[in-house]
Amino acid sequence: MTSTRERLLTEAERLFAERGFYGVSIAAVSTELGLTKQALLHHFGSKEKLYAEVLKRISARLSTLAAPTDSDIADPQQVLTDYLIRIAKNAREEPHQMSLLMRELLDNQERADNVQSWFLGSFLKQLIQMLKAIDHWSDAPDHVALAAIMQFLGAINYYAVSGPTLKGIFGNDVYSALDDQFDDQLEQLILAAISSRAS
Amino acid sequence: MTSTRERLLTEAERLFAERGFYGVSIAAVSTELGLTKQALLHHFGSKEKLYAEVLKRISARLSTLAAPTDSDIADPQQVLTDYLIRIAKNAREEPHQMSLLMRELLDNQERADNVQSWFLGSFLKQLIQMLKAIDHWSDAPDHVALAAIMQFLGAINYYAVSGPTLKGIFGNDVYSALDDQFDDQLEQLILAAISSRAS
DNA sequence: CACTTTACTTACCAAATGGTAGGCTTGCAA
DNA sequence: TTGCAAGCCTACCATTTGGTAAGTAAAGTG
Repeated sequence: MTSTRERLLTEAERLFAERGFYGVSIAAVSTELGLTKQALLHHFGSKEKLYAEVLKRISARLSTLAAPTDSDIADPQQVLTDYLIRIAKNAREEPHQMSLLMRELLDNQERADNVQSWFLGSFLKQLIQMLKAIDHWSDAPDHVALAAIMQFLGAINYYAVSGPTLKGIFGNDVYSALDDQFDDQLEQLILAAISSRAS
Repeated sequence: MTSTRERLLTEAERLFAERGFYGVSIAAVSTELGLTKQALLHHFGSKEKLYAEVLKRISARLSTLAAPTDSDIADPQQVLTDYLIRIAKNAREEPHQMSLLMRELLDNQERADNVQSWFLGSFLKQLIQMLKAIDHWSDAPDHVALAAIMQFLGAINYYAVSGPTLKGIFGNDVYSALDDQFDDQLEQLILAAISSRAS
């Protein structure tokens, strides 16, 4: 028995991920739950604010995925790898979140005035810190670390997000096989990239 | 002195890349050139058809980037790497194209009925063939090759596309430094991933 | 010269958009 | 019991949307 507000957020997240901000009307979101758009406006005030709330929720969920921060003992490389793998897994299970994240990066170029960028910012900065916690990365300048992070996220998201499209192009068999072995391949990629930096 | 049609396509490409299909009205495209939307409708018939034309043009341009096919002599690994680097470079110079390609992968999940998927399909299949031309990849099943390709494209596009957003978050200095060394890092990533497959 | 085609225009239109205003009902606090 | 806030609805509105219809000026084309 989740609250109406929460159900609206969930539905909005799905639709925004599928069609983008401009492709979804507030009426579409609310009627999906058997409500009128005024119910939605009552809860969120405006479409923009609804969108902001959706992003905020995703941000919170992504933070949850971060490791239990036993970082004193743990191998930093493993911490980062685990986190990335967990993000990848989550991306597979909840593709909407990653779709929206992708769209955010695409759209933000012009709707940059809003609060939304900070949330991506803290997410990226967290990953950079994780990477620089690894021995031979500690002296890497921010931009080098960022480039590496971008490559990881790119691989993860690009795959997770385009899954359904690929299914259409290559057929179900190839796709499900692809799905099975992607984690392994991703881990290899991460390890290769991490260790590729000679100090 | 390019034709009106061509100028409309260019403008539409830019706007679609920036705001997505639903975020752009045909009026917005045409008035940007001092025309009415009926001028646009005269040339393309409908918004959907305009969008299809834009995609077609991008597809053609991407094919142009493929190597001069001296593949008899050339090292297949180098052929693929060069192509990917060239795509990455192009993505930097003409970010609109890659932005749109990304959006295509995002949107296609639901607007999959249209012709658009084939164009992505042939593009991806071409890359797979290139990869499988490499010795120890020749026996790789399609889905394994596809996963590798997705990782490359993911890294390339994710970076190219989110450039402006990153500039906003991390500042101009970090971003331009990032830009300078991304090619190198990308090449390293490609080499690492290609050679990571033990036959 | 008459003609058709091309490249546009103005004038419309029905539908959908985000949002305001104001009402109704339910539950809860004073 | 009164009051009042939460959660929703109907009614309405200005604007924008993609698209049709019909016309016009210019440029080929027979």
